[in-house]
Amino acid sequence: MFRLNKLTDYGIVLMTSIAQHPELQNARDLAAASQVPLPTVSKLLKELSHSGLLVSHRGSKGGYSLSRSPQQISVAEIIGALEGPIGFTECSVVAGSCDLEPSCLVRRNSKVISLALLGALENLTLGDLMQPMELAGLKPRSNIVSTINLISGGVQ
Amino acid sequence: MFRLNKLTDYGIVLMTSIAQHPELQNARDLAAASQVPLPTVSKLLKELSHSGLLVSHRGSKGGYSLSRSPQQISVAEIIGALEGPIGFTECSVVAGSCDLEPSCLVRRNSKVISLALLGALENLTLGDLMQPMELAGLKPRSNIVSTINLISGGVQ
DNA sequence: ACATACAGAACTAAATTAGTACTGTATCTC
DNA sequence: GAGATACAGTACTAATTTAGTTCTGTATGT
Repeated sequence: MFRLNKLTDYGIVLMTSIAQHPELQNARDLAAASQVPLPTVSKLLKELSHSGLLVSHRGSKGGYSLSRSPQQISVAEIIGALEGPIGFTECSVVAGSCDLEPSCLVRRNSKVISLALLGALENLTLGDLMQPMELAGLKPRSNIVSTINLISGGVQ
Repeated sequence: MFRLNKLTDYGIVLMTSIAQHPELQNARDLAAASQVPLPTVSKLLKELSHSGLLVSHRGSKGGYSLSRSPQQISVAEIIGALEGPIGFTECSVVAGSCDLEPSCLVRRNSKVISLALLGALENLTLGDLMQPMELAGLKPRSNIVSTINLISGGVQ
């Protein structure tokens, strides 16, 4: 299934939960609120903190808070922090990961799709996730595809 | 890493390869052309055939061909055939897969993002992959996000 | 001083992915 | 119609990744 890891999903839930409370929150409370096991929450918060998305405070009354406003933290950053680079295929992210790179006809296009996907997730922020979203009517060839043109006959 | 499985990637390469040759192609030739091991190619072609994207022909001079024109086969279908449903998170695809569904604040939005992602990949076809694509300048809040509006204050 | 809470590292178990092997059946060629 | 070719189907194994745990250490507020 083409989807995020469970842990990354938890991470997004945790980040949203932190964003919704102005005060510092510790791992135990976040675990209770999210229903995710404490050791797992702890591990995720450490990783998010290590990536600079959260600021940690030790000691009693310690906890975590966002390093920036929710509007300035993209979903792409959260994903990047917890499961590494975003891409459509491995070869479009990790150079040299595939033996047939030179001859592969699809690789160049995979890279284009990856960039479109990344761009979309960079424009989606934690601030967006905090409010209910809705899907506008999908026009044919909209979305990712709208940002991709065919070189031959494309609109440029 | 948020990306397709290797096998799905191979599958897309194989489908593109088949699309580029009008005549029937057998598993052995496709394996040679793609550099993917024959047993793996064989398995993938079976799955794609089973999902109705390829038509198979037995016997000597047999092989596989596309069941429809490349313009009528979406990348979403290929992914769906090889790794199941497309989604952003598991809970937005498989109902009841998460214990905290009722209380989760993010789930509804995950579903919206999933639909946007799915819509984008449904509009991207094998025909597109056969030609070199290029990325148009990414405008702020374009792509997936452009199809999502915030209920409060959204453009509707 | 002491309890609290994060930091870091190492480890285990479960699940998924990737790849293989083998038997069966349809079909074309000669 | 005999035989080679090539797909169909199933079951299996190995490798990798993901998920979750445990333990020791260190900073900080009361």
